[in-house]
Amino acid sequence: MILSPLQPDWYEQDVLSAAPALLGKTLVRSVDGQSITARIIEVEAYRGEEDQACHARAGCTPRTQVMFGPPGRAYVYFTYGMHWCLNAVCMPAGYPAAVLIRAVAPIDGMDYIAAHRAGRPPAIWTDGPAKLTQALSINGILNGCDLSASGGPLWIADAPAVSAEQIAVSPRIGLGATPEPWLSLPWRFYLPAEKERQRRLAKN
DNA sequence: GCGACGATGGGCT
DNA sequence: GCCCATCGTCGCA
Repeated sequence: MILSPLQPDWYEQDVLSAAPALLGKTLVRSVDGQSITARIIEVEAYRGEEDQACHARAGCTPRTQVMFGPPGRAYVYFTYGMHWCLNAVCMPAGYPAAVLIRAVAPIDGMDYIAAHRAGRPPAIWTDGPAKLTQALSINGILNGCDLSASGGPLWIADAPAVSAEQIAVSPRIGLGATPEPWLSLPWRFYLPAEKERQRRLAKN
């Protein structure tokens, strides 16, 4: 299968259309001479300084400046004292917006993933935003990385579009005391069939 | 099966 | 000094 990267102009679109469009695309991690691939199955949209759930609500700071930069870059942040999360920056430079990658389904590189999620069952290898970064060794070093560079350490490959009826929406997860209306905006997009598959896998 | 909570440290007021 | 875009473990049903 030929993998071709989504180009920077693809990421210029509104984050609310880019987020569901990233479902089904392939995340590619090149590390230690190997290539690990996984299908994106759950995402969330974060958009603008007015979005009280978005890190950019505090304005452009050293931490958030990548989100204000050109589209198609990785915004990788550290949280809860121990976890890294991966986002794809969207919309034109100057406007802060990003898609949080919340879950993926491993395609290739099982050995690498297994080694980095040692002792845990396959069903929970990559079913959370900080679990997938553990599995693929994604950390702050990759902040700002060009996701359109197929020769780079981390990029996203195009894949056939997922049909609308396979996509479900819900409010975003883990927003704590975020005020309305942002707390309840249906800006989480996922593939219920893939989530169900992971759930079934966990039972065996 | 599910709810509560501790770990752990950077970012921002 | 408080707040986290989380995870894993524990206790209890």
